[in-house]
Amino acid sequence: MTNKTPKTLGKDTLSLVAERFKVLSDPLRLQILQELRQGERSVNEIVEATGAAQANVSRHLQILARARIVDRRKQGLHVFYRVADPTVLDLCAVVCNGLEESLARDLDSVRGNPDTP
Amino acid sequence: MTNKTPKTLGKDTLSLVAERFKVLSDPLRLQILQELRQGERSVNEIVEATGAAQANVSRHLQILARARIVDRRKQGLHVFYRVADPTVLDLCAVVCNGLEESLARDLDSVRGNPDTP
DNA sequence: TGCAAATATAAGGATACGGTAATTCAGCAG
DNA sequence: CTGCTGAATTACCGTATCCTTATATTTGCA
Repeated sequence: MTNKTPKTLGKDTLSLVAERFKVLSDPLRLQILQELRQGERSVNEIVEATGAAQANVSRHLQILARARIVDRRKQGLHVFYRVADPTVLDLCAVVCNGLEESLARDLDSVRGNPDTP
Repeated sequence: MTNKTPKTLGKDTLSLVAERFKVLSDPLRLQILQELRQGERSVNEIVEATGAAQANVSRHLQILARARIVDRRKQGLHVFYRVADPTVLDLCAVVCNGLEESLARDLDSVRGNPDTP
């Protein structure tokens, strides 16, 4: 039932898409997501894993939560976060692969490989 | 040969990924890409299609070009741009579908559908 | 040569963003 | 109730981003 045909989007929709990309456009947020990809984590665990300041981690977690990309679960003193929207991991993977290919091309061209202009 | 196993990325790599997302995090740039999705376009055509100022369009095109997302071809007075990295279109499509589903869920929950909390 | 059109660049101001430090809030132990 | 720990919030600063206006550059043509 999902529409596969590429249609033209209105400016408001494009703004929503842009906003989603913007949430993913921060290295620390990506690092947090990468950590959460391995499973649920408390704020403290994320702080230790990333090496970032607690306030900073908390703020970025709020941003991710408001975007519905992560979910929170409170248990006693700790708050646990987990990935709520797995599609963002796919997005990162796609970008990563593209990056890898691009760098490989650059490397080839540096080496003087004529097949990759 | 491409590694399908999700590995842990370094901070520098995450910065590159974040940078790529940042390029896609602007509505006007997405609008431009959407226009270019239909084929090669001159700057003027893009200006008319988007309704944005010429200087603004030009600046955003530079940003997209520097990110290797679009390519330019000069012909006489005109400069034609085209999508150089089709994967960004996939990214947009993924976000779009996710957005659509999310909104559909919200709509259901507003309607009181108990299956979609 | 000189003008006009298409594109790019520069400078300016408003806004948003990210990081840090300090404060506050919530839950648990004594 | 008091004190302690984990987490969230606030205030502040420096920087980056975006848009607009104005100017520069390039190219085609009279």
